[in-house]
Amino acid sequence: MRKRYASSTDVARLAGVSQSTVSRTFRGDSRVSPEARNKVMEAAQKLEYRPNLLPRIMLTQQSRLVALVVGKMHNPFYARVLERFTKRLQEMKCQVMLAHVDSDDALDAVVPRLSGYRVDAVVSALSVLTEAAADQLIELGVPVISFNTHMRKKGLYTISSDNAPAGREVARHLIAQGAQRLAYLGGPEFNPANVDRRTGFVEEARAHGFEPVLSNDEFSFEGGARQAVRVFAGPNPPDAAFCGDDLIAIGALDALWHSGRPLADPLRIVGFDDIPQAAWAPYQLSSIQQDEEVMIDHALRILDDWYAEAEMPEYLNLLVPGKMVIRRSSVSGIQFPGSHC
Amino acid sequence: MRKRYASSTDVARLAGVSQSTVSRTFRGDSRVSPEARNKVMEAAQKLEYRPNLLPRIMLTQQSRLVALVVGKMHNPFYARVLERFTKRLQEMKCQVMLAHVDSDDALDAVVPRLSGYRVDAVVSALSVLTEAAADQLIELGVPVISFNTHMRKKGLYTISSDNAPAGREVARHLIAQGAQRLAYLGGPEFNPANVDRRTGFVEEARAHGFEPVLSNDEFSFEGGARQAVRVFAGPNPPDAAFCGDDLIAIGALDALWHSGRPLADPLRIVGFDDIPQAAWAPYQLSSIQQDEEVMIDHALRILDDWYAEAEMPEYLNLLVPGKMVIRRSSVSGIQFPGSHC
DNA sequence: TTGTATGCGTTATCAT
DNA sequence: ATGATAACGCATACAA
Repeated sequence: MRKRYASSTDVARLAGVSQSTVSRTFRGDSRVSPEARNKVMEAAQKLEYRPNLLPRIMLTQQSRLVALVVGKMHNPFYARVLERFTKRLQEMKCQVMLAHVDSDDALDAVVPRLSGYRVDAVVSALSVLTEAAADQLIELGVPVISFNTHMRKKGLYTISSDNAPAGREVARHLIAQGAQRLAYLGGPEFNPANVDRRTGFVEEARAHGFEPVLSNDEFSFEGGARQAVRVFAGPNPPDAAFCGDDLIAIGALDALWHSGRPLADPLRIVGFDDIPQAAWAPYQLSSIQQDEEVMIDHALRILDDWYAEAEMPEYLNLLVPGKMVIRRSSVSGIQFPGSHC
Repeated sequence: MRKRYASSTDVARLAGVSQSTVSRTFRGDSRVSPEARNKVMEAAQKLEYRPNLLPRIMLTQQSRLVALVVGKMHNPFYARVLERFTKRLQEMKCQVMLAHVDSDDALDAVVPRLSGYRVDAVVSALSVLTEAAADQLIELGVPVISFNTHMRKKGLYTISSDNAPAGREVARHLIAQGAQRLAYLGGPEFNPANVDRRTGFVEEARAHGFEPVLSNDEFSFEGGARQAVRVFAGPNPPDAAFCGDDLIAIGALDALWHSGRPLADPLRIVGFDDIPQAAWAPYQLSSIQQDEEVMIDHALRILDDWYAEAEMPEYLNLLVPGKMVIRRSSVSGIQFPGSHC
């Protein structure tokens, strides 16, 4: 039942030439006469010949396959990165092999497969690519590019938003807007991006004589909702919050809204990532825009160098500055929906 | 600079056995003595041996590679489908090859690559997989599974939400809530899913003596915003709208909010997809929940059958019922944000 | 310019 | 249980 593909040998036979000539024709080798080329193309057309890339991979040690390892695509920020990255990789004639990983051992399970298909490189959008898994890949000579990680090790190239300065800028901004009691609603406590954002924010706040309330949970809507309940429960709640990402901010706002926080006490809030939803009317959420295009550019340049067999640096830790986008949420503060009128 | 992988021959040499034994060991063939197995595993460990899957693909005519062709991952609905699908495919030992396509010729460009890597099947989440591209794949014997398409042709398996009844249900619901003037804000005019949703809605509305205002644009936030401006501009605007998807609904609401629509005239609105954002507090958007799990189940069953070399039907057009999720937006209607108080 | 021959790293079929 | 050996479909060095 399974239909076989035509091979270059089949084409050669039908065209009355040798298999090498077919091969040369399809790789655009100059050393092939127009007549031969025509015969080959005609035969190929008839047989619906599609060159098999797998032997080429074995012979050239190059698959033009790049693995993208992602955790949570439901976060619009990652969805966008994935989309753009895939597009760019296709433009440079690479194919994307997608690997979804939600637990650490799932990652370990994925490594043998990726290396089995001989991917040229692995790009990870996980906050932490398990040490063990990364080590395995690197040991095999597969370069690993990781977003928002910190590790310095040979063969590992990291690209991150410059989180700490962004955190500081948010602190200054909120204080300038007249905030009195600051809070940080974060992601997982030891997540590298979270640590940097929090640290920058807290240090700058302290430099201005403030001591923020700290909290952490998942990077998600639900994580934000849970934190809001905890942080804003007391008698003298914060009047300004920096959130580890936009989903946390939005989740927190929704929770506050459901709990019926009075309008009299406006809340200033800033998120991170600048997902499309941050600009939606009810939120108008100020945020730090991560410059994904630049981050992707960096990653592609590393890949390019690798393909060009250029001398690769041992490791690389690139920082890309974020850009603060100021919207209503941090200026006039959050306006809660009309049912509270 | 490029490091070579160890081959089974290398392992065999180091272990002092034949290459066949190494191969048998790694495929879990029973006919291999414990001693041999130990020697092999030890040598493999030392050499960091990773079996190369490519030769196997060539010999078995099976890659366990499934291509996922997607258009707009920034739509949270597709992001979620992509995430779950990828996960499920990995569970059945398949790898996902991701292809992003935004224009029709981009799709044609992708076909040769996918067949070059010898993917076993192609799953398309595009509204329309270009006829030509689908034909090529099918002609090559590659089964094509497509979401929300209508075509009937050999080798094409379609899985869709049962859009028309959903549209009818929405019409009945809005009318029951007391709607007087109905509107449909849709996606691209000839998009199959859009056509079905609209048709069901309009037919049921007419059966009740209503004649909905019709409009179409992209399936997106911006598309919704643009339509809202057009549809609600006149003197006697609709008081109830069914939207082709949730992003359109949310975009429309945001546009109305920005335009300062008075609260006195509540608007009832229903979306489609039930993306997470539909449940967010300011929207509380009623929607039709597509049962992605069931849709994915269907797709996986088709793949399973194909892998089992079972007798495949010539074609298949599966319909999965949607489920209406009623929230505030269609009952008490939309409450616009507080700044209008 | 073209064809021949060899190899890539497996699996599968034989013998032994 | 184990080892030769022949494919798989292509790229490439070499010969013509």
